[in-house]
Amino acid sequence: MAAGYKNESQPDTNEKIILAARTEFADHGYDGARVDRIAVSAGVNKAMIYYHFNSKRNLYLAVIKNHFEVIKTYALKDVDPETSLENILRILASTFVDMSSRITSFKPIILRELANPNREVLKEIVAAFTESRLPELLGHSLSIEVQKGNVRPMDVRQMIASFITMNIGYLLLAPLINRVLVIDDRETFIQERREAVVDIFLNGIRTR
Amino acid sequence: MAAGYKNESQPDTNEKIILAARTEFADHGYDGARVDRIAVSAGVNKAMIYYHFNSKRNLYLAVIKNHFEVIKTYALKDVDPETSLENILRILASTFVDMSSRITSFKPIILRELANPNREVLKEIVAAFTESRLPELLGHSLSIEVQKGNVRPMDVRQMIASFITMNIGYLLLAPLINRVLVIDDRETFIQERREAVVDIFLNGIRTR
DNA sequence: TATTGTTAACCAACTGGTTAGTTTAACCTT
DNA sequence: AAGGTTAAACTAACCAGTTGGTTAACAATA
Repeated sequence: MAAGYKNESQPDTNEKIILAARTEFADHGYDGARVDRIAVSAGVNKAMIYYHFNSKRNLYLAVIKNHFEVIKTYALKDVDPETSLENILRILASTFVDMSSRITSFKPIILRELANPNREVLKEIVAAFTESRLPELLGHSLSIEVQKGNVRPMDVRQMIASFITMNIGYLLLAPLINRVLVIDDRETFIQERREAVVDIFLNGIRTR
Repeated sequence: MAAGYKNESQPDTNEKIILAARTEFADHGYDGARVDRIAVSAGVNKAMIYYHFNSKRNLYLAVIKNHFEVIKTYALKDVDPETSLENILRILASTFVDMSSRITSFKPIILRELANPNREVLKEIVAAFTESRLPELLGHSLSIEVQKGNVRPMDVRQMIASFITMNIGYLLLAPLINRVLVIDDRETFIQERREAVVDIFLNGIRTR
């Protein structure tokens, strides 16, 4: 009766646990998450969690590390650094939108982590950003355009902060904004958003 | 010996509890918050918390309700609806910045609430936004400028979403952005941000 | 003026359920 | 033989909520 023993090998206990833990932590937060529940939904004995991860905290960190590896898969590695600013912006906007729908269970984890920034985890997030070379790429392109006179002289960090928040900020605040602005067709709105943010931002910084 | 009974009326147990609870919930989240700890830091017996609020959940909701009343104090009620769009934007940007520094303990609570949107609480937040007449005022002003031909025709909701996220998004994501963009003097950056967001947004939507 | 009753505010100590983490003894596969 | 796995029982701490009472203030009664 007991579910097959045998190392039939794949689904890989380790991964099953991380997957179950991810949704548990996303749904309930660290303190609200229950190790027993993770064990059940992973179809694994609780002892296995401690065998593989030693502690709840450790499992939590493993979930986060694992997720960043996933994220790096969708990263913007192969953006031609010589491409136009407009192209970079378009790619970024699309990447944010695409990513957000693929990492739904990560969003709540990040939001909670932002609530009480924890050195360890924050470092990981910052590293992911840095490794993506997004700020570097964007900052570089913006500086050049300023020199060329195509973009008005202005603190480049303010520009980057604006573009990032227009994108990520919406993805995080969506449940709120969608209600306040009475947005019914969220899918359409988010798709149109890709063009809107590039449009507004680009015109916002361009020389008139 | 026992600390004076008598209704010597002020410090008001009720308020002391809410104040202590606010920081406890902000620091640890709902599940991480400890009623015992709230009692100690409020300098009150735990039973009093149940006497006054019945349950942890109830206390949590009381903290949120109380905070919205505080927020409405700083609200934008007296913005002249006939003032220019630029003025409205300036006022909004300033209000967001000012507010954020006064409601520090509310920020983490909101972030966590966004992580797992809860009907009851979300409704409260949306109501606060609506009551502030911010979206209405901004939407109205934008529509008029579009009609006048001063602002390019575009989904007004996309514009509002952009402006709100540039402002609130930054305040929420600050711990992250400040590190990614290596912003040392945060105070200066946030002050300069008030002008930057209005500048970028306004130019972004204006007819060329 | 004492006496009694009532009530809101308060408290120390307890209860009972929960939970992270452990242990044991066995089983399976390589 | 070893590493992965299971079910189940266990523990020690923890924690939301309760209990059974105390205290001060006030008002009605006598």
